Amino acid sequence: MRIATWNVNSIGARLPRLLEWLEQSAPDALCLQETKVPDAAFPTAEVEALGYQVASHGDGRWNGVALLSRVGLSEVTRGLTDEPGFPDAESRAVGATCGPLRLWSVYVPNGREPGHEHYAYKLDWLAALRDTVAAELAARGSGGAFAACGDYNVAPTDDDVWDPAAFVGSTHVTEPERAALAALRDTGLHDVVGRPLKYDRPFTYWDYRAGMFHKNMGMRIDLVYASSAVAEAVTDAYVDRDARKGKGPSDHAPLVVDLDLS
DNA sequence: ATGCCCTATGATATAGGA
Repeated sequence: MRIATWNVNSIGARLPRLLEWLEQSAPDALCLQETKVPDAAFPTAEVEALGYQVASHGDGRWNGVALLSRVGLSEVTRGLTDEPGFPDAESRAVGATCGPLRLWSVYVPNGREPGHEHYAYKLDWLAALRDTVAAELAARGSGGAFAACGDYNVAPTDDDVWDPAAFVGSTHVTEPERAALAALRDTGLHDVVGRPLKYDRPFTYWDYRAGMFHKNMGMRIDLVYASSAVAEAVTDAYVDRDARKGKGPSDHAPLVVDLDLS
């Protein structure tokens, strides 16, 4: 089974690239973030034409997540348990059962800057994610196949940014954000790190500006957090940096994970 | 070459991204 996660930075702007990528990479299930489209306007027909079912959770011009699956899609859950808002709840998490796997697509708030209200919101949101994941894992038992994939907007270690000195005082690298990720892992999840395909580190995001991609000045912020059963079933994982090239790319690349789930 | 910011919106500026 092949799963993937990709922040597409607008499914409307990215639809040609998304459809091309689905045909080439053929994931069984795909987690999308920043779809930036209300559910009613999601390009469901185009995706269904390629054999995928869709669970979208979007409400306007910002945020928006979705799950695509060609191995079944049921028990859809939109939003976290007791999800905090800014000030109202946003469209940042959707879960569903896709074949043998319970899968969530998550888009963690940016935080804007340490000390900002949005930063506190980010930490609150990560705590709600931890609680929701803990309940999902408890409901399925210790051997359950579960993964929470998405744009976490946190680089887990200094090795996950191109230059730690460039991030001093910024979000994405602070101790509280990293502690929130660690607390999430402590529920029983493992960080499935992809092969970078080129260079030494598997960055998943490069700013559009100043040729950052071409200089490999990136960050690893798109993560697959997998239960033990899923982590042990990984046969390959890679960052598809080819999807960051060419005309009209997202600023994020997909992270692809192959699993041998019995 | 991968090639030097992008997206959506009551839009001719603005907010948000990370």
